Amino acid sequence: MASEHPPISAPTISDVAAAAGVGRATAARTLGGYGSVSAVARERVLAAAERLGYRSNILARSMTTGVTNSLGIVVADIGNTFFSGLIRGASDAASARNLDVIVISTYEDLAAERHAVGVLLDKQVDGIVVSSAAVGAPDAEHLAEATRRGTPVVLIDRLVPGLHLDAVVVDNRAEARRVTRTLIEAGHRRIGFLWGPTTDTGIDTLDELLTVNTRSLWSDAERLRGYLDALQDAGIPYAPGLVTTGAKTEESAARAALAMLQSEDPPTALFATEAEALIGALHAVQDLGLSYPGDVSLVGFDDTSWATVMQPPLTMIAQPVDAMGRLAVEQVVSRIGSPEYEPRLHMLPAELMTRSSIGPPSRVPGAPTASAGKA
Amino acid sequence: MASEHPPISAPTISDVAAAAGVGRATAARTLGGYGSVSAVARERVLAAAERLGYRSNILARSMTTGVTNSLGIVVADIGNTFFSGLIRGASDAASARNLDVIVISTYEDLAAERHAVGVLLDKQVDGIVVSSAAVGAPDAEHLAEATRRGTPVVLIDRLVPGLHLDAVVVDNRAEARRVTRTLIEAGHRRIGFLWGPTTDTGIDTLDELLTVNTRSLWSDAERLRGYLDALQDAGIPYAPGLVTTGAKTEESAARAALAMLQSEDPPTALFATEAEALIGALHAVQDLGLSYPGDVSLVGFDDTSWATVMQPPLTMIAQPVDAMGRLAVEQVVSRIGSPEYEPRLHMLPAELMTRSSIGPPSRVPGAPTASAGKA
DNA sequence: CTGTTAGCGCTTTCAC
DNA sequence: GTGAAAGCGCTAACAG
Repeated sequence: MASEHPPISAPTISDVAAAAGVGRATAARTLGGYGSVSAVARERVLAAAERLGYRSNILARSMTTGVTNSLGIVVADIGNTFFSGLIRGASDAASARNLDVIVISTYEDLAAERHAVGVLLDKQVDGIVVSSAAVGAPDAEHLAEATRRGTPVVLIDRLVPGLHLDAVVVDNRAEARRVTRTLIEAGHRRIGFLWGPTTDTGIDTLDELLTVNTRSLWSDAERLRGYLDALQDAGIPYAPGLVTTGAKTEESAARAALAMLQSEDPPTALFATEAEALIGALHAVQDLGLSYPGDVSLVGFDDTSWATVMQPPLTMIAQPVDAMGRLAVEQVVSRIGSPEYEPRLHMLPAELMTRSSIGPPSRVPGAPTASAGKA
Repeated sequence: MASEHPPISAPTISDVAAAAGVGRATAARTLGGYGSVSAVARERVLAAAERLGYRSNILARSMTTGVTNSLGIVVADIGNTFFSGLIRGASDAASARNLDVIVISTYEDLAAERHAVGVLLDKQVDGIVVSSAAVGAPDAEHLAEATRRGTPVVLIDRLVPGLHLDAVVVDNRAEARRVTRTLIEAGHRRIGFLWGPTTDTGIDTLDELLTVNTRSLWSDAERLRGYLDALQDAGIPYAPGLVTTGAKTEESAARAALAMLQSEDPPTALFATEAEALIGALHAVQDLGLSYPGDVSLVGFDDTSWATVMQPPLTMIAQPVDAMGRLAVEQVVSRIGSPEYEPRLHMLPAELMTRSSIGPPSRVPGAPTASAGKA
C-alpha cells in the first residue's frame, strides 16, 4: 500500500539508492557485492531493492566490466549424441559456476565455425570451447586470434596440429590401436576400417593413405593411425580395400561395408569409427544375412545405451563425454583467471565396453599363421 | 604504413567518425544501418571502418536498444536425443535469422527451470522456447510473468494446462491412441504401458489412475489417455497391473516390464512411451529369453536410427523434432514483432514408422473374443 | 565507509 | 543530410 510512484520501467540502482536514502555508489556497492558498506546502509539498500523488485541490468554491467559470465561452445552437430553429451557435461559445469552457455553447431564447416567464433567474440563471451573442423594451424587462425585478443579457447575432442591451446581429448590413436589389437588377438587379420579419409582419388599404397590422412580431422586421423599401428605391431600388411574412402554418412558406410563383405577376400571383422558408421555396418551385415560375431566381428567408437540391447550386445569404446565437457569448461574458466601459463593438454582415457560382438574369425584367409592365435 | 595512432583498445564509432572526418552520428547511422546518409559520407565511413577493423560493440547496442538478438531455450535434458533434436532444429532456424541460442537444461526440475528463465530474462533474450516441467498454470507463473513483462515464450513438446501461450507440440493423445489401436487390431488385449504416472501409492481403479495422471507432465498424461482411449474404444477394461507407476528411468522400466512379463497373465504387447523406457523393456524381454514380436509385440515413442538395425527392426512413433524446433523459433520470432494476437497452438503430426516389432499375440488370454481379430 | 563525478559505446532526439 | 548533446544502467576512480 505504498505511495512512491512505481517507475514505469524496471528500477535501476539510482531508484534503489533514492528509496534507501543513500548515494548511488553505496547502493551499487552492496548490490554489486564489491567494496565495503556499513551494515546499516547495506540493510536499507537490500530492503529497498527487495521492495522495488530490483534486478540488476547485467548488460550494463557487462558493458562496463567486460565480463559477460557466458561461455561459447561450438560443436559439429548438436544432434549427434557424442556432442550433445559433451554439451551436457559442459553446461552442467557451467551452471554450477553461474555461467551460461551459448551453443552453436557448425556441421563441420570451417566457414560456419569462423562465423560462430566471430559471433561469440562479438557477444564478448568469457571463453570458448570448440571442437574444431580445422585440420591444421593455418585453418585455425580464428582460434589463435581469439586467444591472442584475450578470449581463451579450449579445444575439445580434437586437437589442431600446430595450434598450441588448452585441449581436452581422448587418446584416439591409442584407443584405436587397442581395439584393433583386441581384434587381432581374437584371430582376425582382415579388419575393415569404416570411415577412413574421404577422397575421390583411389588409395593404393600405405604412403598415399598416410598422406591423405593428414588432411583428416585429428580424431579421425588418429583412429586410422592407431588401426595401422596395431596392424604393424602384428606384422599384418595394409590392405587397401579394407579402409573406406567414402563420405562420412551412414549410407556411405553401409555401401562400403557391403562392398568389403562381398569382395573375394572379405574382412572377418569391422571397426567402425563412429556410431553412424556402425549403424551402416550393421545394415550391411544384415542385408547380407550375416550374423555377428559369427560371420563378422564388430566394434565401434562411442558407446550408447542401445548397444546393450542389440542381440548380441555390441562391444564399444566409451568416451567419457560428460567428463570431457566438464573439464573443458573448468579449463577455460581457470584460463580466464590466469592467462599466462603453458597450454594444458588433457588426455582422458576411454573405456572398452566388452560385450559380445567380437569373436574368432569365421574363416582363415590366405595366410597360414592365422588359426594359431588362440585355440 | 600508417600514421594514425592505433587505438590500444578496439575502435569505436567515434574513432571511425574521426577517421572518416564525419560526426559520430553519421558514422553510427551508416554502421547501424538506420536513418539516412549521403552516398559520399557512407563511403568514407565504410572505408574508415574497414581500415580500422571496426566491429560494433553489440553489448552497448543491446543496452540502448533492448534487443540482444538471442533466444533462450530451456529443455529437460540436452543429453536426450529428443531434446537435442529439438535444439538442433531450433538453433538452425535461429542462426538462419542471425539469432543465437542460449541453451539450459533443467532435468525436469521446476526450480531449475524458474532459475533458468530468470537468467534468460536477466540476459534480456528476445524470446524463450521452453519445454516446461510445469504440470499446471500455478507452476508456471514464471512463464506467464515473462510474457507479461514483454519477453515472448513459446512452449515446445508440452502444453501447460491453463496457460495460454504459443505452443508447438505433437498430439500425443491421438498418437498414443493410434498405436494402441494398431496393437489391438493385431489382436492384443493385454497391452503393457511403460511410463505411466510415478506414484508410490498403489493404483487400483481407473479413476485413481486418471486422478494421478493429472499430476503428470502434459505429454506423459496425454499418452496415457490415448492408450486408455483406445482400450475403451475396443471395450477392453483397464487392467491395473499393466500400467507402470515407477520412476522414469531405464532400470525402473526394465523392472516393471519384467514384473509384468512374469505375472500370471502377462501382456502380449508393450507400449513404451520413451526411448529409455523401450530400452528397459527390451532388457526385460531379453532377460526372460523372450523374443519379439513372437512372444511380445513392442512399440515405442521417439524413433531413432538404431531402431532400424535391431533384429527385428522396431516399429516406432517418430516425432518431427527438427520441424518442432524450427517452428518454435519461428513462432517466437513472429511474436516478437507483434505481441498482441491470440496464442497459437501448433499441433504437428507424428509418423508411425511401421517395421517389424508388432505381431499377433502369442497366446489367447481369458476372453473368448481374442483370436477373432485378424485370421 | 560514502557520495560525487566520469565514463563504457551506442542510439537517438533535436536543432542546424 | 548532418552534427552536437543527452542519455541507457552500471562500475570505478576520487575525494572527503
